[in-house]
Order: sequence, then structure tokens, then C-alpha cells
Amino acid sequence: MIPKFEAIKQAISEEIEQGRWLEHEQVPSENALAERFSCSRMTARRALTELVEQGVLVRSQGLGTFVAPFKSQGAMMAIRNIAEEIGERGHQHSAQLLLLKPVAAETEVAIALGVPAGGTIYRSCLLHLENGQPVQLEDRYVNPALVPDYLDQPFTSQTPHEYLSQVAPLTQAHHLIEAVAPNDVQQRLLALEGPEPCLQICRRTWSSQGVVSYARLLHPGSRFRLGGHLMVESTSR
Amino acid sequence: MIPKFEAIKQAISEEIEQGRWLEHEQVPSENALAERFSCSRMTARRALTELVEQGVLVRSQGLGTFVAPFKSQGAMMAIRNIAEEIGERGHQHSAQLLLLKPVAAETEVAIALGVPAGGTIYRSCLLHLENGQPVQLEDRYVNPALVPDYLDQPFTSQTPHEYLSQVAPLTQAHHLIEAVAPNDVQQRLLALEGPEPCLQICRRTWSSQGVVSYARLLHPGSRFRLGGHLMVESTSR
DNA sequence: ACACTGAGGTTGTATATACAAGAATATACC
DNA sequence: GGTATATTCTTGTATATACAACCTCAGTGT
Repeated sequence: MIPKFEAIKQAISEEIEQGRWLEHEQVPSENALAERFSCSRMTARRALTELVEQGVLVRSQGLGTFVAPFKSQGAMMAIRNIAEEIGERGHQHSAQLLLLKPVAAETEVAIALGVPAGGTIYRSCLLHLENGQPVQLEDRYVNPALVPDYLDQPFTSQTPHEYLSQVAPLTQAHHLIEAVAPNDVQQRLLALEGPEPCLQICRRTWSSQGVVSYARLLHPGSRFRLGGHLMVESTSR
Repeated sequence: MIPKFEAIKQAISEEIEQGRWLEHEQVPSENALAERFSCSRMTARRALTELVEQGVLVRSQGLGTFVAPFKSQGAMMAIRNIAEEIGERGHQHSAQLLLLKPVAAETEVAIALGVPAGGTIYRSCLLHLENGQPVQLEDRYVNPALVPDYLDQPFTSQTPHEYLSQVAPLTQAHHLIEAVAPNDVQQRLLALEGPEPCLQICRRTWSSQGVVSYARLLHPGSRFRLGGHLMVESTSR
């Protein structure tokens, strides 16, 4: 039994995802939502509050609650699909599938995926182009236990990110991103564009059932952009 | 007038910062806090909930609420002192103090520090060298209200990071880090090493009393390293 | 034309209450 | 001793209510 405030959150998220509630549009007030969902104002309020924390909504006292702009400056971290991002810039996205097959898990990847070292995992490698220019090299490892059909995907019209987003247990996926120093080996090996430094970003996605995928994204240092910002929060002594 | 739940948050944060409540120790229950602060359970609960979101506390149903481990399990993000890091690599660290004086806060910095724009803040600028080679340019802004003696520090043998770590209210400081795309203006202006791309990292440190310092760290793109990793956590749908 | 006032709607804070759900401990029973 | 069962304390969800703070806008008065 899912809690009521979760149901309300999902309903609101869906309205936005489906495009019925547009950016900057005002969403129903707490009282209106309370009536619509037959709940108290505090319950509706909780749903709104949590969506604000997630960056889906913005609100201001006296004014109302509104759908947040997608490329929200304040939004902690948008984990976005590169194809979508390129499309929004009005550019053309294409991708070359360089590799798609089962491989033995090296220790680094095995740890990242939480599978025994040496076990079989799926690996895909794509080069994403923006107007013909390489903008991202995606080197992704996927947990076969959680996504058994991964190798059957063509990945011509659909990116791995999109496919994984559609897999059921990922609806509320959790991501971990690490941006690491340029890895010389990777860089030379996959030669995105010569000896220029680039930013490597590792992205781990997990659902409640385990780590789903581990991807290394390489961006040319001169022109990478990641939804504007890459932010981190933590505590330390 | 600060809200009551904020006051409770600060009181709890202080207990932890001062070391009176230790790691993994159980904190008073919602009911106990409600009585102690003469408030309703829901108000105490809100304070706890928000501290959980901030990673200060952890809680589990039926068990209780506990002080979160400082270097949380995943070692999410180690904010380290560059001198220490260089020392660990067996290299020699040195630093040039380029600037140390009060300045008027520009809007960007004022917002970051949470002080009124145009107010006076302290600024320091250091170039960190590893075996004579520049590895980090530290451009730091400090909230004078929280660290009034900042300008009196020599910063010859002690880095700002070390000094700030010793300032009492920082025992349990909270950090926010943003890694942003190379900022051309900054880069040209401060010319670390020519036109080569570099990584800029913004770091904000705050205690329960407010934002303490805001630093911009510039690393040469070719050789920066940040404790190995820079990590981010977030949720997405 | 302009400033003030007030009404109504919105979010923000605070309280009191009730019940559900999870976890540990004590108790009764076999 | 070992196994249920009950109790109790904890956090989690939900509701109803009250008032404060803030914004907009219509209306009023000068």
C-alpha cells in the first residue's frame, strides 16, 4: 500500500511528464489538491513540498506553486538523456554503436555493479554526435540480472539511457555520478579528439533491487556541458 | 523571528558539532524533543526530518534516530586539504599567498555566502604548488561574521582549509561542491597556464550559523585530481 | 493621479490527535 | 530451554484546525 502523499506526487509528476502542465504554469493550490484527492491540506502540502525538494516544482509564499523550468538553475542535478539535451538545443543527435556484447567483469566494474568479479555482464559502447561532432562517448556496463534483454536492443533510435528509463524497476532510479580526472588510458584508447583533456564522468544507476548500470561518459574538455552544473553535497569532519 | 523548527535544528546541530552527541549515538525521540523544546511532536519531527535530508541524522522506523556517521559509508565525498593530499603522494607542497584582504561582495559571492550584496567580506587567493608545479588556484571568500580573525592568519604554514577546520563551529561543517564547466573569464584572468581548459570547482562551507566560506578552486585541466573522485548523488524519475 | 486600505487567496508555521507499522523487550506458555 | 504472545517505545502517515506572512487586486479616499 503506497502512502497517499506518494500517490499525489506521482499524479502531479505525471501531469508534468505528459505535458499537460507546462513549465512555469501554476499548479493547483494546496486546498484545491486536498479537495481533488480527498485528503487534508497537510497531505497535499507534503506532496508539493517533496516535489519542490526534487526540483520539479517551485513555490513562493503568497503567489502559488509552479512547474519548475526544466533546465532549472537551482535544480541539484539533472540526469538527462543526451539525445534529449541535444534536441532541445535544436541540434541533430546521432549515435554510433561501437560495441554491444557480454563481457567478463573487471574488478572495478564488478564492484561498481555489485556482482562477483569475473562474472558475465553486458557492455555497450556508443559515440554520441551533435550535428556530426562527437560530444560524448558512453561506455556502459549493465547488470544482466536486472536487465536481461539489454543485448536485444538495437540502440539505433533509442539510447541506452532511454531504454533503461523504461525498464519497470527504474521508475524511481537512484543515480550516483562521479566526475573524475581525465583518464589517460581511456582517453588515448578511445581517442575522442586527440590529446586534448576531457572530462570523464562515471554514472551509476541503481534501483531497489541493486545496481543496474555503470557508465563512463567521456566529454571533450573543450565543450562539455552537463545541464549547466554538476553539484555535490556531503558532510565532512 | 526564526521559526521554532529551525531553532530545534540548530540546537541539535550544535550538540553534534560540539561533540556532545557522538556518531551512531541515539538522539532523543520525537516525543522527548517535543517536551524538551515545549513544542508539538510534529514540530520536533520536522526538525529531525530536515536534518535527515541534510545527512546529519539517520533514522529508522521502530528503532530511533541516530547521529549519522561523518564519513558516511559510501565515502561519498571527501573534502580534503590539498596540502595533506600532496603530502600523501610524497610530494612537497608549497603555496603563494597572492591576496588577503577585505573586499566588497559581488552579487554572486554575496548570494553564496548569504550576506547582503555590497557588504564587506574577506577574500584570500592562494596558488598551491606540488613540487613547484601549480596544481590549484584557491580563490576563497569568507564570511567575516563567522570567522572574524581570518585576515590575521599568515597562511604560510597553514592552509585556509586547515584554519577553517580548526574554527570551533566547523566541527561538523556542511559542504556543497559544484563543478562547473571551465569559465573562460576566470581562466584568462587568472591564467594558470595558458589557454588550456581547466576544471573549476566551487565549494561552499557552512555551519549551523550560516555560510562560512565560498571558494573557487581552479585546477589545470591536464593534471587536476580531487582526492581521486568527485561524486554526486541525486534522484531522478 | 496617487496613495492607502482591505479582502481574498496563497504558502508557511504550529498544534493536537489518531492510528499504522516496525523493532525490541518482557511475559506467559509449553 | 525454546517459542509464542503481549506490551511498549519508536517512527510513519493522515487529519483538522488555527493563525501568520505574503501577494494581488479592487476599492476608497484624498
